[in-house]
Amino acid sequence: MNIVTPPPAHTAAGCNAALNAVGDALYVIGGKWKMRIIVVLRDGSKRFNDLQRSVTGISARVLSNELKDLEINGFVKRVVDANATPVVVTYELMPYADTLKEVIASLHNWGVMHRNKLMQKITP
Amino acid sequence: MNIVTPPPAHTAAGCNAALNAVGDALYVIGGKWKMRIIVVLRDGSKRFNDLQRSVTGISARVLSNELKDLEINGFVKRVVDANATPVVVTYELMPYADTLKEVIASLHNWGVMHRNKLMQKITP
DNA sequence: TAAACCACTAACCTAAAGGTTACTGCTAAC
DNA sequence: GTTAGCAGTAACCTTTAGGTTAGTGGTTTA
Repeated sequence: MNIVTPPPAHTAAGCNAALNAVGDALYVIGGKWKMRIIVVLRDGSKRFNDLQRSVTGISARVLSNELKDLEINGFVKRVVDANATPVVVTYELMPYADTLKEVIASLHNWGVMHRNKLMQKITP
Repeated sequence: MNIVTPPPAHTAAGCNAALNAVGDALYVIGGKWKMRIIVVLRDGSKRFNDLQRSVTGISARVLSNELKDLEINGFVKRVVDANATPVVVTYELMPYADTLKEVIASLHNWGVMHRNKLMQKITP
């Protein structure tokens, strides 16, 4: 059984559905920052400005946008403590973010392998 | 052992290297079309205009650019048959494209799962 | 009392990705 | 002899992602 083609054979429709799934994944976790944010949050919940310091190079505007996206997709929860003054906002990972484990792993493995290949070419 | 953190512990430097690997992967196979082209070519070599028909929605300009990228990264070979008139150009997958199998598989699996989750939310 | 921290947001700008239209010089089919 | 296919390329335009700067109203710290 081919992974990208649902059994028994791959029709145009089936292939397209498979490709859309890949596209969905790429859409949700793609971009420059999402993965970095998720990985940082695996360390533990963080407040906004903490996050901005941990995810080196990100601006407040972009961080804010990315967090909203991640929240919509169920990876991150925005927790507000209204008792504190001023309000304390914390961002924490949802269990759903764990479902990305395999994706991150395979991307990471492939990235390392590819980088080594390129290094070999430059310094054989 | 955590996947994104090389053993023994995750230092800032180690974490960053791991993230860069993920970034590399995302950079090389990301974007709207690369995956689609690779998947289509798994079916067998194709000529330029065949490809454009198979990868529905892509323009000649973009297809041309993407094929160049894919060639540079060793996924695709451009084969020219100069004997034929006019010249026949064929694009075929290189073995290196097979190294993406796991990445494609995990992205696909996750994409399907995520899509089902969203469907459940809309029609419970 | 001044300075810095908090969690953001608004307004603006740049660069890159991708899309559209039109065109090439050549050949084979109608 | 006209039309359609081939493998693209050039010039141009739009959209999107992301970056920059500045500022909000409150609070703790020096």
